[in-house]
Amino acid sequence: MARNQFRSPKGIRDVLPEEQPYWQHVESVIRETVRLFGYDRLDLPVFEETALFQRGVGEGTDIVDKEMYTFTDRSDTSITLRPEFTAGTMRAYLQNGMASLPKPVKLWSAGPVFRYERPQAGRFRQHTQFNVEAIGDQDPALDVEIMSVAWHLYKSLGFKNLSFQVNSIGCARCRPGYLHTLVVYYKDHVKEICDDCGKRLQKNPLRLLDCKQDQCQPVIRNAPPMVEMLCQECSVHFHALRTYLDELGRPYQLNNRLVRGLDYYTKTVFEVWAQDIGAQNAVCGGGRYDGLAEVLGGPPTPGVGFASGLERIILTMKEQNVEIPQVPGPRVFLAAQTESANRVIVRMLSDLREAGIAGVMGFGGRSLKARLREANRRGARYVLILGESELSRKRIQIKNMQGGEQREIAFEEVVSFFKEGDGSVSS
RNA sequence: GUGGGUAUAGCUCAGCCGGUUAGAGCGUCAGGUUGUGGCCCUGAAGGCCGAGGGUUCGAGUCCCUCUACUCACCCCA
Repeated sequence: MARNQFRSPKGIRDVLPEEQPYWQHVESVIRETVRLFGYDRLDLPVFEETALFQRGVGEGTDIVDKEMYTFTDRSDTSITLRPEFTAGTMRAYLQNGMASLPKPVKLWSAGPVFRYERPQAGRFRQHTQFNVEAIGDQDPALDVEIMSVAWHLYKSLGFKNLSFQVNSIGCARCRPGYLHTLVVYYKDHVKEICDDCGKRLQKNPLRLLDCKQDQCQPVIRNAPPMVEMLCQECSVHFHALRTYLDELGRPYQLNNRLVRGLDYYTKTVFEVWAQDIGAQNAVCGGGRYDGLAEVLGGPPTPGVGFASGLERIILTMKEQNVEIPQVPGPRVFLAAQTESANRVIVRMLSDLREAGIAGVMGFGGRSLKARLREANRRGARYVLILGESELSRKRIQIKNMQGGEQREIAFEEVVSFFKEGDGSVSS
């Protein structure tokens, strides 16, 4: 291994050609899903003003406190590579006057997001998210639609053993009261909880509920659940949500330990869990964020959405042996055996491509045997072979690589052979 | 930021208690008679054994340091 060779930065990966069939398949299923549900594409910049995320995602969240890629540009503006899509989506909604569009405004985006974390299985510093947001309506049926987008995507991909986790974390009206109750409860159990939970109790009490330490489990189990302390509005909303889910026959688990890490969530929060992405299990997470627009300086505007990590989706597909369509090889491979034959081949290949037929040729003057080996490796359906004797007759051998049949056709027939569909090669 | 594991060919990995020219499979390239792939056979190319230091007559192998990768925690997609 060369010593001073460059490597990609830590936690940043290449998506190699052999991985591309997975990506293409996921992307095509995503496109079909958003089409069915009537979402419009929104492309957002890869970086934004730092303050957008500080305010939108929230000071005190791990993302803002320790995971952002932040730098100043040449005019000393603080810039941050996007760590998620929701804040940017809301910014674009407000900036572009989308409030004047019929509500809800339904948008989707996809692309890389960046978080400075220690990489591990299913976690990278650059990963790709598929993001869906519906802005401008509080109807719980819209929460359910958002969840259905995720549901449909994973079903279409053929996932098994999916589990929907649902909770409501209330709103600015009822959450403070709940947090108080939770803190009071925990005060009686400080000696039983882990060190991290000691800190959470001070800093971010909601997080107490998703601690994984064994010693904390009994305390969590007996903790007062948020859903029982929701205000009237949140309670009605959550009840309606569950009614819709039941109506649709969607299996879900009421998980009152599901709290999620971003400040902007209100009412509905949900995740979809798949199994075996290393220690990670969430392929998707989202919820409602009715307070976000105001935090960003806009008028009160409710919204609901989710993000799903494509790398985790693909890991799950591999884990579950999901079938994916294979990317076809070239339709034809051209093999010339002499310099003069090569000139004819180059011209013929150009004509084929003009006619929309995918073709490749062999380079570098190797033996015919090597050419056929290469054609086989590349998955070519047909090989055109041109040697001296064919050249003198202005004809060319055409070989079907599946059955091996071969015959000779005239130069002028080549393009039409492929244009008019397969035509049998066996004579 | 905190722990554990690993580092030998392009890839996946052998290499026993330290001992001579460092191995396999896959992949690549070439050949197995006249211009024909897949299977099979043969051969070749390809390694300062992650870096630096130490112990020793002798280190891929033992010790120390560093680095990278990896898994896990925190947290998240």
